[in-house]
Amino acid sequence: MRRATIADVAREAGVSPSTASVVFSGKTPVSEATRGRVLAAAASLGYTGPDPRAASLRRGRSGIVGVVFEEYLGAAFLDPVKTLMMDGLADGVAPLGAGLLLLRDDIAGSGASLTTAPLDAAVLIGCSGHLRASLDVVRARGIPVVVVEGDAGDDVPRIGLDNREAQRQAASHVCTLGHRRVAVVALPLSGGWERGWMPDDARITVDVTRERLAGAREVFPDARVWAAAGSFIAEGLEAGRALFADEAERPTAVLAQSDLLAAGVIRAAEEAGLRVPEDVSVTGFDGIAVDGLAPYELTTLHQPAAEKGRAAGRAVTAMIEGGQAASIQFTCTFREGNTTGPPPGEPGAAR
Amino acid sequence: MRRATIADVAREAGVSPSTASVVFSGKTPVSEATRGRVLAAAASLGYTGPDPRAASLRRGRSGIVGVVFEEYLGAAFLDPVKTLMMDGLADGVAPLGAGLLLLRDDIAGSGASLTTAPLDAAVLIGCSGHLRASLDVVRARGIPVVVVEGDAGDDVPRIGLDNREAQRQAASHVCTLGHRRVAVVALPLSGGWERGWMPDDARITVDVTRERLAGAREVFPDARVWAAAGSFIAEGLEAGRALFADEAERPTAVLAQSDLLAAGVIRAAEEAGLRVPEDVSVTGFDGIAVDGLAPYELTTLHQPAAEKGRAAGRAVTAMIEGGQAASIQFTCTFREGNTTGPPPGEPGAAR
DNA sequence: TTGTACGCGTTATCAT
DNA sequence: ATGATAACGCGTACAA
Repeated sequence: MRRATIADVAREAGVSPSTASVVFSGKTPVSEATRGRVLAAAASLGYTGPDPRAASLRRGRSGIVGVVFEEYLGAAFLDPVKTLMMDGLADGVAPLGAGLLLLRDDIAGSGASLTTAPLDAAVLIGCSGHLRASLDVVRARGIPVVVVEGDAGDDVPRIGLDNREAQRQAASHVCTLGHRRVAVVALPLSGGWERGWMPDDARITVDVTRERLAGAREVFPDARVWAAAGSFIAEGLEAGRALFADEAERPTAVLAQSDLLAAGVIRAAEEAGLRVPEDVSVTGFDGIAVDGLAPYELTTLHQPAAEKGRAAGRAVTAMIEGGQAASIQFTCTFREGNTTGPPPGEPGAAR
Repeated sequence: MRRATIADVAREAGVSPSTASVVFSGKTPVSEATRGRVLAAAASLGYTGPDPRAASLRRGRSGIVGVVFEEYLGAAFLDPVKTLMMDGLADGVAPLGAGLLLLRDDIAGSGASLTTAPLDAAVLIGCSGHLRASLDVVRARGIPVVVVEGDAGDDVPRIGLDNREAQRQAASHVCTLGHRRVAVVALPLSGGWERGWMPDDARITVDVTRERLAGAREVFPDARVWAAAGSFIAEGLEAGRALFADEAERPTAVLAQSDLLAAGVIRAAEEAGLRVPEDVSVTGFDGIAVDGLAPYELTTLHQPAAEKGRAAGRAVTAMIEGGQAASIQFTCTFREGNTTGPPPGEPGAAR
């Protein structure tokens, strides 16, 4: 037995389909009498309102904004920065009344993906590797799109961060303290899960990683770089073990590209019997609160993650409503904690 | 100028619409030659594949699973338990290839809501207050639904947790230590944002809150209860201040219904000059890692949050594919930390 | 392998 | 305030 449609309801109520439609949409005034008849008919037929699929076909809007992550979806929830950004994004699209559809930038996605999901707009988180391809897909479909933390060309509004300049500040801070042997623990270089010493800057396809590294390189052109496979404490730990393994090459300062990585590096230092910051200084990036790191307070760069999300939400809202959205650049704030200090052997280094 | 449709492509390629459709869906073999012609035509017209809205109307599937939260959406991302659950849920629906649509159980939602979103299935987080109404909506629409942490009647598959028994365990632990004056800091009683001393258990509409309280009551029938307005450290702090304000009534142990609340209570204790656990014992619930709580390790109940999500995902997957899904009950694990001990004045209490 | 014909459930538009 | 009509863009059974 078929589900009742609005046509059935209309027939039952003795009105035209359009009238019945109007009763549900409320777009046009309807007399109390007919309204009552239609509602009664609906109730008696078990009709619960317009089918969203049909309505969205007709209207050309689905009320859904896609949020596209480069990585495994679960990972997005484990990263506090992404979490905060989503928080802001939910805020930002609220005026639209739209829902957020979590999508993965999956090349062979069998189900709801960028190509098959009914989106009114899309927000790409990052813009590298696959995401570049996703972007093409979305733009070909003519869907308004905003990119957070990535460069997608001039005609795509971009919510950015001064990654390079911010990381340069941290490096500069460390340099001023007197450090010369400095290592970088980088975020993933590409969409993959490779991990290890980075032989060559050129292989970086992830914008954030590249930008932050460039900032570090402005101060320490020859810093060794260990690439992590993700922004996790465990990855930082592994990186730290590698950094501290060889006593001769041991850095006196480590610039980690995320707070979670930094937390792991600190743990590795403890493991290796090194004190922070007396024996080794560590800086982070993001300015999130890292669990269980007390009594350390990371020297880090605080980024307005939630604000970024809100801005992205506002941008897509504007575009959906036919307007233009401008790119916005956010700025990090340097925050000195207690994880950086003069290098060992130079207690009186400049402050 | 209109966007090209599959009919335009077919005309351009000199084939019938159905043939063109088949080229994109791949449901039926097509000769290489026509296939090539169709693709070429599509390219020349800027056609990028079937419109998802139309396709989903026709197919009756959207590839979207709704996840309905009771609260402000942003809050969902700030709660580690929800976050972990989403993580598992993303996993659980992966075989379906479906996207997760974040929805808020909003009574007057203007946009994408339970009533207007094109869902193949829904997962309700909790089942109380509004959610009860949401459930009716969803079921009336005939959408498969699974409830996490809530009772929705026997015919709705439920992913549950032994909240009552688990909380009883914690209470029992505290009782065994010798505590008699015990207070409970509860999660919200209802969807609202009320906060304060709870006069009457009957007003609780949130299942989790009620169940956990019932478990505590099995051991301490007369415990005073402070209801928090949410699961946040700040709320726990406020609760703790209230609990410790009156010296005469001051509890020697506090059973908090979440780890975040417990963390706040501990802070309040420190504020009040009380030592944990020497002057006051505190237990949590959830078993998440709470930021900045070191050197404390909460005595708490660890719940398999991610597993719950995964199970929910598997359940909706089964239902969408026409099968049945059974309810599953998960179990918490008691974990003793260093935030509980004998009450003051009874150093030799039983262990 | 290809084409025909129809239905999916609404809603916008315009006339009454 | 109500109704008739025409899309909206596609999938699929069935016939050729």
